[in-house]
Amino acid sequence: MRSKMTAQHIYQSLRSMILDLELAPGSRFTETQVADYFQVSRTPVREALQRLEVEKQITIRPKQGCFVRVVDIARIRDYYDVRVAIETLAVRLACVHMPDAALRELATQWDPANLFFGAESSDRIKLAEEAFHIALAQGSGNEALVRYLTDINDHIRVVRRLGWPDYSSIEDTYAEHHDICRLMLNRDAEAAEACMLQHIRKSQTRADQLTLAQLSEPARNPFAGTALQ
Amino acid sequence: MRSKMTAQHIYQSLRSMILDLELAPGSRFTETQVADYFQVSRTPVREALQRLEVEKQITIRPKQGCFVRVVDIARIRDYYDVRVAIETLAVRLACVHMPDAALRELATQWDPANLFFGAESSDRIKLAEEAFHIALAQGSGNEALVRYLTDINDHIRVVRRLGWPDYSSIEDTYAEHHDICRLMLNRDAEAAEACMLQHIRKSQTRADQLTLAQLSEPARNPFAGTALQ
DNA sequence: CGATGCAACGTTGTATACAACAGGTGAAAA
DNA sequence: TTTTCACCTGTTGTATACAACGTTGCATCG
Repeated sequence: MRSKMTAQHIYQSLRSMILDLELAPGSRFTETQVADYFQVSRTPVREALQRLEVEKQITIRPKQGCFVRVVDIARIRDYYDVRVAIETLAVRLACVHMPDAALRELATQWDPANLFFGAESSDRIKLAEEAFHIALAQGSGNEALVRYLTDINDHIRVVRRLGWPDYSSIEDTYAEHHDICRLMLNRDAEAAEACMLQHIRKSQTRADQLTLAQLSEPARNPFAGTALQ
Repeated sequence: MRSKMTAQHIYQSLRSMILDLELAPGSRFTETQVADYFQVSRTPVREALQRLEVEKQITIRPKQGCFVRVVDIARIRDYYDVRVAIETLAVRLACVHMPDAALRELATQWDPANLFFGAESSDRIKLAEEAFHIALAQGSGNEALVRYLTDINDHIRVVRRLGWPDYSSIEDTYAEHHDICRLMLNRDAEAAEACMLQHIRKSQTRADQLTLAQLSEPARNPFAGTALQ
C-alpha cells in the first residue's frame, strides 16, 4: 500500500526535525519551502503540517507561515504532572494485565548487570528509555493511555535530549527500570507505582535544571536554502 | 479573520454529528458526499476529516471511504480509567490555583437549591455537566490536562447522551458538584479528590449499563441523498 | 520629522483536474 | 457449476491554478 506514503513521510520527517531541535523553536517556515525541500506539491505538505498543528508541535498563522512551537519550561512541568498521573495508572493496570513473559523480557533488558556489555550509545539509551515507558503503557491494554503518553513524550523529549548529564544517572535508570519490573512481576502494584513515581520525579528534576539558554541554543533552518537547489 | 472558516465549520459540524450520533457509528461516507452537502470543494473537507482521524473519531481507509468510529464498551471503560487519573489530578491542582471567586460561581451554579428554579432541559444539563469538569481542568492551569480531558469527553459523550436514566441522578449530580466546590473552597484537596473519584465512578456505572443495542440503535446517513439537491 | 494611506508582495485558503489504486461485476473457460 | 481474469467504477492521493488576506515598504501629506 503506497497510498498516503508521501504525506506520512513528510509528517514523520518534520516531526523528527522538530523533536530533535533541528528546526529551531520559534523559527518560521512556509508550506512552499517544505514542498520544495521534499520535491512534492503543497497538498501532502499541508496534511503533515495540519497534523503537527493538532499535536501542538507547530502553529499555523493564516497568511503568515508556520512557526515551530517554543519550549516553555512551565509547560514542561505541566506535562510532567500529567505524565505522573498517566504512568502510575499504566503501572497499576499493567500489573494486572501484562504477562510475566513480557515483564521478564523488560527486566532482562534493563538488568544493571547487562549495562556494561553493550557500551550503548547515549542516543540509543534515550530511545530505549522512552520505549520502556511506552511498553508498560501498552502492557496496560489501554490504548487511550498509550496515545496520551506518546503525546506527552513528544513534548518532553527535549529533556531526554539535553538533560542527561552524567553516567551515574544512566546507572540509576537501569536500576530503577529493573526494580519496577521486579515489583510488577511480584504483582505489587502499590510498590511499583511508588517506584515509578520516584523515577519520573527524578527525571523532572533534570527538566527543572534545564536553562533557557540550553533550550534556545541551536538554530539554523534546514529549509532556508532550498530554493537554490 | 475569516481565514480557514470553511474547514473549521465543517470540522465542528461533522464532529457534532458524530458525537450526537446523527452519523451512525460504523457508517461510511465519502469526501465528495460531504463536499456536496456543504457546497464546498474537497480541500477543506479533507482538512476536517484528517483532523477527525487524528482524534480517532473516524477512520479513513485509502481508496475506500471514511468510517465513523464504532463505539466499543471496553474502550469506554479505558477512557473512564484515564479520566479518573486526569480529573483527580485536575482537582488537586485546581485546589491550589483556582481563585475563590471562580469556585464560588461554580458552587452557586450547582447549588441544589437552584435546581428547581430553571426546570432545565435535559440537553442543557448534559452540556453544563461537561462544562463543569472542563472548568475545573482549566482551573488547574494545566493546558495539556484540558486538552486530554476534552479528548476523553469526546469519546465518552455517548454515555452522557444515552445513559442518564432518571431525575434522581440529576439531583445527585448537583449535590456532588456542589460538594466538590465546597471542599475545594476549603482547599481540602484530598477530600475533593475522593469526592470527584466517587462522582466519576458513579457515572461509569451508568456507562457499564449501556447495552450494545442502545449504542447501535440510531442510523440514517445525512449525506445519503445530497446528490439530488 | 512623524503619521497615514496605498500598492506590491508573500503566504495560506480554496477549487479543480488528473493519477493511482481497491473492489465489484461480468463474461469466458475449465 | 465453479473459477479466473480482465475491465470498469468509485474513491482517495497528488499537483496546480486561482483567490483572499496580512504584511511590509515607500511615498505622500500634515
